Amino acid sequence: MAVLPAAGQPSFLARALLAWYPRHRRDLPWRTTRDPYAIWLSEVILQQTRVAQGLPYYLDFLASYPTVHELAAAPEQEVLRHWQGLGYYSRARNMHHTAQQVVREFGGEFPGTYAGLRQLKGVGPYTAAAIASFAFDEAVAVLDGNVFRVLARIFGLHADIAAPSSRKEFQALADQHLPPAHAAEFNQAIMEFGALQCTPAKPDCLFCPLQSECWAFQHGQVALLPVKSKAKAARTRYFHYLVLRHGGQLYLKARPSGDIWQGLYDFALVETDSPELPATELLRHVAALGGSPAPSTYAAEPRPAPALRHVLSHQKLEARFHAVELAAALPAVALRDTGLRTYSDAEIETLPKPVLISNYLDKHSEKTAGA
DNA sequence: AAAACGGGGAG
DNA sequence: CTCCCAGTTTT
Repeated sequence: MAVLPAAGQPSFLARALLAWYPRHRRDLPWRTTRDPYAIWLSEVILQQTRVAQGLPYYLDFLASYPTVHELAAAPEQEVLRHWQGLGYYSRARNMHHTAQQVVREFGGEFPGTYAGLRQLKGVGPYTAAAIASFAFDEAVAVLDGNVFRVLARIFGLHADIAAPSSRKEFQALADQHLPPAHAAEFNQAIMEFGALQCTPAKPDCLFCPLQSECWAFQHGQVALLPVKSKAKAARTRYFHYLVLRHGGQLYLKARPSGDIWQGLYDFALVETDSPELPATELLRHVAALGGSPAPSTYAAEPRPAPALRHVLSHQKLEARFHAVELAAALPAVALRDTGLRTYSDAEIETLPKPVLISNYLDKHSEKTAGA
């Protein structure tokens, strides 16, 4: 069974993974560079994001912002627009902030150590370890979902990987087995092993090189590990969007801080505790903005808008879009209070928007173009 | 320690 | 439907 590595000798785990990795590794663009900027970019994109989803964003970002200098010089709104659809938008805002800090305080050079990297906004324990090992060969073990799973199964650890307190135990084990002279390879190998071989569901134990060393396999508990407590159920929220239009333009606003989609653009929003928003209520909200619906709106209103469901990990959104043509532009006071402003179709295209809004706009313009 | 923070893909 | 994902920040 598992034995502690003798001093100076690679552990059974390191030897197995370093032998497995060259024969199974995927060819991914961030694996052919030592540029800390590119590695940082890839690691932030891949936080809580699958390779298949993040890959096109990585290529687009590197093409748009080849170095930290271009990223630092870009407007935040443009950076968010490139991030659109990836989710967890604070990642993009933090990245932009950090790019400016790296340029301003460090002359465009990333800190070359785990401790230095850890000071950067958006760079936590995982990302700092990844950059430090991949770009600078520092001997620090990464700990991500894959590593948790592999270690839990190999060593039969039953600590809840969702509990922050169990981190120490896993980190100590990972550090123990990290061969100092091959830190980058080991880190890549153990994560790739988790992604391809020791997968969450239906791991390929039959052809696993660690079969005889794996506690979970030997004890028939592969499917039971790792232990992970369940997240609490997502709450449901009811969004009623007032899609106000005047003079061929739509009113949009930036999302405030303290809620989802900070810095992205959507329409005037009425949130309710129940799915329905009666027409009289809807008109009351339009009036509160100083808006008066054009006569044609009244004829269209009796038909309630169908709900669009948008499911996030922590919220279930049920959104209805109420199109309202205004007889006149909104008064300045309403614009000041709400941040609403008219945007042309071309401008809207350049704004960062939640997928929910983007999908609605796509469908809406299709209908217009098709008609 | 717990909650907040997106979105997509697999089974 | 359910579960998972190359996590970090805030409360």
